[in-house]
Amino acid sequence: MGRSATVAEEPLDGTSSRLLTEGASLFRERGFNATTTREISARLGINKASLYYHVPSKEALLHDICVESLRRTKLALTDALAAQPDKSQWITTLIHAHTRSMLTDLEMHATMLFEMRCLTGDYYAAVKASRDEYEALVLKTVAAAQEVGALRTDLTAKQLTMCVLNLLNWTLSWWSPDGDLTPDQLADVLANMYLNGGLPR
Amino acid sequence: MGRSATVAEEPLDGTSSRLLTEGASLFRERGFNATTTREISARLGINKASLYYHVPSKEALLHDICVESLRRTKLALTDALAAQPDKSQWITTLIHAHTRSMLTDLEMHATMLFEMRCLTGDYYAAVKASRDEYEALVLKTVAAAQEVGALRTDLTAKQLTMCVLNLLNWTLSWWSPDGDLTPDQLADVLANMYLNGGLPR
DNA sequence: GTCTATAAAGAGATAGAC
DNA sequence: GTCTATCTCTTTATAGAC
Repeated sequence: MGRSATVAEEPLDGTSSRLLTEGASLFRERGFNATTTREISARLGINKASLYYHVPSKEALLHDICVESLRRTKLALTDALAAQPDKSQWITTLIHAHTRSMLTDLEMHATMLFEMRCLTGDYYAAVKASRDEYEALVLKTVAAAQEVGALRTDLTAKQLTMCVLNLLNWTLSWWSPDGDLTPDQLADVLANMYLNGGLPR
Repeated sequence: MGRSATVAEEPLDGTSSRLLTEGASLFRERGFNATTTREISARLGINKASLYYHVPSKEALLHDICVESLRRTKLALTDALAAQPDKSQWITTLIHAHTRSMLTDLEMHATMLFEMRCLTGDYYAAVKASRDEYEALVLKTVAAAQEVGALRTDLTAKQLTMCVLNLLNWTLSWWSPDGDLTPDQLADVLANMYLNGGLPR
């Protein structure tokens, strides 16, 4: 398996940057609507009013987290595919890249998946469009694997994409770094089951 | 495939009963914390204060919805398994029963899956325990299928359970009755992929 | 079983000093 | 870039009449 560089970015030490990671942590833990601006500012060790120097509203913060989550997810996938010229390996590459990225920046990605629906208007539209782009990228990858004979063709690319996203995304609802599966071990199981299925050989 | 009776219950016409379904509808649409008691009472066509004759708090309502969701889900699975003596068919039976139940009472089950974490204290503990019971039932079913040689044994029952729940549960985040897959068509695709995998024959 | 009226608390956000 | 102080709005829930 190509160990493409995990997209773990700059340390995020400035207050504005910490706002993204601490906000994501709270939004994941308590939910966007249940998280108060008081809690966020307490985490950062600043006054509640000081938040509004860095971000115009709580909703804008959620938007920024979702945008960053999707930027990293897309980058992780495109980098991994670019490093893997053998398209017959693309599904395995996809499953590992997606899983590793999701579990590396767990709070940010879980916030995107589970809280993006709290966004409204243009904030929602922008995130939805970015997420649709990512899912189109997955669909393209699946179709490419079908074309080189690495995936069955009696199901549509859309159905195969639906199955792989189902299999991958629910993981964020229960996975914990304290559990018994590392991201790569988990990705191995998921890729194995997705490709080979559960029937005995 | 055994068409076990879908667990669609009494019409729920009393105000107390409508509270469960209308509450679930709103909690799914807007999220528990973003839904106000005003919106709930408006849906029922009664005064905001009248809610508290039927239920002691908004949180108690969420609890009741989750409990009912899990009661129906368990019943759907145990009924379906009881009607299928051939254990080699139990995984297909499980996937169909789970999918059909989830998509029949979509709003109630989606509320349980995505909003139960908003519960606190004893309310949370009770729902968590019930959900753990259901997942233990799925694990037992998977293990039984392994024992009769209907599922591979180079992965653990726990891993196989994790995969099937991943595959099934995320569906509630995107499925709509207006889409192009009926519950049974979707279950066919999911069962096919779970058992056979994505590799070409 | 539903209503009017209201209490009591907590929310997001802003003004303006430093 | 952070603070104190505060505004304004909305929230869940209750009291008590009918």
